[in-house]
Amino acid sequence: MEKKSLARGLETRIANKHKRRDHIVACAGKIIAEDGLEAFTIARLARQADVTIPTVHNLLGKRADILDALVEEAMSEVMAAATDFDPSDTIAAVEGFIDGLTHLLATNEPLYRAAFIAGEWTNYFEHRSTTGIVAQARNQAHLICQNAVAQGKLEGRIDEEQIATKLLSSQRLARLDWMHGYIDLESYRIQVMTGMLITLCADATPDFKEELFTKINTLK
Amino acid sequence: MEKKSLARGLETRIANKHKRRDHIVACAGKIIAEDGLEAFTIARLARQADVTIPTVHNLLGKRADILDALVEEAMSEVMAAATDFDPSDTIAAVEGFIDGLTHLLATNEPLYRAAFIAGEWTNYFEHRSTTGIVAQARNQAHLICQNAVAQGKLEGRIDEEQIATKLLSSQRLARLDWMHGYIDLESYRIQVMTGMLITLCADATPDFKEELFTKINTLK
DNA sequence: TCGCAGTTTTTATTAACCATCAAATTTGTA
DNA sequence: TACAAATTTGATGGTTAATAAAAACTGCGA
Repeated sequence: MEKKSLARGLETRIANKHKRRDHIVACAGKIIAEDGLEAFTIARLARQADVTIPTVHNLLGKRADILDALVEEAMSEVMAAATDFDPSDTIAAVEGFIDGLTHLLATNEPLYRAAFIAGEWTNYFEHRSTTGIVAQARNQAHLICQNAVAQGKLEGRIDEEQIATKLLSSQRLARLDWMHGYIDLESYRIQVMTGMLITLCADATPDFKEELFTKINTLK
Repeated sequence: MEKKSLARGLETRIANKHKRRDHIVACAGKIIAEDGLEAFTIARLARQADVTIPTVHNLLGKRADILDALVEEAMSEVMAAATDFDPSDTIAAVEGFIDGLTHLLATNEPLYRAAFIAGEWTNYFEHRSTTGIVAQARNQAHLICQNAVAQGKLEGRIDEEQIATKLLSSQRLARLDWMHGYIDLESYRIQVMTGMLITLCADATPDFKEELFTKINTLK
């Protein structure tokens, strides 16, 4: 009954179309990962994917649309990996967040670097929307802060909102450095960790502060 | 004696050449400030400056060279404005730094925005060299930290190097947000200030911490 | 297996871009 | 004014993104 009114063969065609589309997006990631965004031209993409230029446009649209597709795909994985932690133990949460993230990035570092580069180019991370990866990350940071305050780890003298923002900032800036190739993945991890822990120090109660210092010193 | 061997009229010609060159660079800033880096094409620049395309290339070289010139010029002013403060009074130094900077930016906000955009594009801020604006800024941050430690304002439990780096980071990230147009100049000022003061909190002695909190609360 | 409707690919083409060169023009000076 | 040298420019070449219309192919029903 569900197929009756579909044009003949449409269903199969759509499935095939998606397969070809995904293949082209994968090729796009490969090119950017290998030779940078400058090298990513439609002609080269077509060559790599073994189709012609109009086919690329037909399946994926404009150049910017192709980058969007690449970013969207990678970021859905990133979002999943970076939200897999328990926010109740503050220090463990910070560590879990960054470990989950770097573990994913390590599975295909060039590809993810490419996706982040493309994302910066398309302004993917700067949307001030209430949805998307940025908002998601902000919620995560909030959650960690709220738990810390509730457990008496933070004194609450600094606006909890500001702490959360600064937690994110540590991540954001280190990510840019990694993306640009100035630091490797391990340095990225350490930079994010120390940045976040130092931020927490600013409002930590004495006991928690000791805990933070201890942790920071293991990261040198 | 100094003119004898110069070709006839060379001196005047060189001066004129510089004038025309500067005019074209100014036009480049105008275009980017108004319509973004995408809109900055050689053809449009030539039209705006009322010359032809080969003239632009003749006076300034390639597209990237033009951006370099724009960045170089703006950043020498930025550097001068952002180093005009007394590092001995920590809080006043932070305020003096950001006030000097934002005051300059306010004199021609679109132009400086354009220059920063171009600078990001040419990787001007990411050179890991020991000269240039980044190194200069790092020295400034160090100086402030060293003075604070010497005056017993910081406890010294966190590596002074790391504090300095995080002071810079606050500035860097807020600047990106301003550059992208997500926050205005006043928000930029506040964001940098609070970011830096919170960073100092992490390692502040109790008395100094009170001072910092007082200052932070005036910035809401 | 075959024919066909509709999808997909492609050849051909347009328009925009950066960049360069040799020829023509302009400039500042004596 | 006339000159030598610097400067500007018209013409051109080599990329690139993107599209339209024609050709080729695909998957299904008979």
